[in-house]
Amino acid sequence: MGIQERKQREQEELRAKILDAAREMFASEGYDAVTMRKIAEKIEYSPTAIYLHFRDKETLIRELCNHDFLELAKKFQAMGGSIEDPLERLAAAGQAYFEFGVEHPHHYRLMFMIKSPAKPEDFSCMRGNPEEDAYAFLLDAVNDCISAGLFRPEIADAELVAQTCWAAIHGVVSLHIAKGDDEWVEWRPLEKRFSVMMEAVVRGLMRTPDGDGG
Amino acid sequence: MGIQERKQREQEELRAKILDAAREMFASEGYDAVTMRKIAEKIEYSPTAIYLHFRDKETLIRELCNHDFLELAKKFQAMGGSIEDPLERLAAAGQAYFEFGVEHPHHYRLMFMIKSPAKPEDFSCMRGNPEEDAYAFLLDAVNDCISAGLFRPEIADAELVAQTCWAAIHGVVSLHIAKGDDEWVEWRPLEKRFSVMMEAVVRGLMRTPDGDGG
DNA sequence: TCACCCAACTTAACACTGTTAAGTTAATGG
DNA sequence: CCATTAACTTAACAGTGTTAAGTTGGGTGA
Repeated sequence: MGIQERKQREQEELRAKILDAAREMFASEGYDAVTMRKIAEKIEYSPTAIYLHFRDKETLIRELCNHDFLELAKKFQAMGGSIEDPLERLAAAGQAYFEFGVEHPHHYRLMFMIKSPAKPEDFSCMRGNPEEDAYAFLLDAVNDCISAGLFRPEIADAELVAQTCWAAIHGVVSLHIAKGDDEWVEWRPLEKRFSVMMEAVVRGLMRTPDGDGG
Repeated sequence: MGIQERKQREQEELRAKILDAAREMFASEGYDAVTMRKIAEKIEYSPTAIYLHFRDKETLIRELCNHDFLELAKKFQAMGGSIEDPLERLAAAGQAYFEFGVEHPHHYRLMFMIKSPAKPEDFSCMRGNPEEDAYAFLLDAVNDCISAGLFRPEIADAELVAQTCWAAIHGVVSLHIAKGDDEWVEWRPLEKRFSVMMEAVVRGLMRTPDGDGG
């Protein structure tokens, strides 16, 4: 049955070729700049050939980005996975998230700035597992902060806190992506906006102001 | 010259009709759902008639939203314009911004979640005037907070603080709009997410934790 | 070996989109 | 009353994502 295998291998190669072509265009120019016909031209197939491997454009691009959800989780793990101190781990997650967004604005846009019909079951990675789910990583860190008594007593709902931390950094990143070169505002350096946000939110949640001078 | 006047009046009426038709569709279904042909059908003109009043679709929809930038500034003024206490005024601005975003998600999306080529000179309202420029309103409140010595001494750059406050609330609003019904996350109530964010950021900026128990 | 078959792929088209060049029409000023 | 012209329409272009129908070439059973 070597023929079957070869055929399947060829299929997967073409599939990968499509994804590669799409990824390159998408990463540098965004969703609208990727057209089925341009992908087809690039891989030297007809546009319809793509539909033999992907249901539609949405699905194709979404697969690129689902892959990146896992990448994000890996980045969290790499930058903060081995940090014991929960607050430092939380900060590392924030830094990882920030860097990811700044480095991959188009992916970030599709992942976090656009309403998508994707359901959890569309994703391959394990939900709730901090090594594959960035949100779970964040939730873990927050939970550990609460358990360690670092936050004020009224700050006890880990989901709520995680969603707030996420929103804070997302605010900086998404505002940068959407309005970063808007001349209406005299933007301060992006890194400063990030660090001030990070500091303010953490300080706002903490039981005692840390006097060690950050 | 009564005829000239009548003609101009008729032009403006049609222009208004176009905007009204577009507004209704846009507010309820968003940018893509508004097509030139649908507008045309609604107002019982040909699609090309629209181009006699607007350069292109982008310009048309943009005009709707520019109008809303002024509305936002008015809302800031209405909800916080007469508040003396700068911190309360800042909180009122946050509340106004939050409500605006939740009530007009499509407008919000175009105003703050999409990269637009619009330049400051495209806008009719006065930049820097708190009564017409919501960002100026925010900046004013932050400046007054700093002058009143409410913030920690290292928190002295009003622009930086304003951009951080903006990003914080924008994070809550935009995450709600983009991922509000994403089942991956067990979302806490939107109002709670907003109030926790507001409290955390303000507390994080302030010199002394307010002990009056919010 | 050879006809058949079927899977992979292409061609051509559909139904949309925003936009524009060219043509029509009706009201106005002379 | 006629020529002009501004306002508007028709028809088309160049795109888009998507699909029904047709081609073709390699694998397979006889």
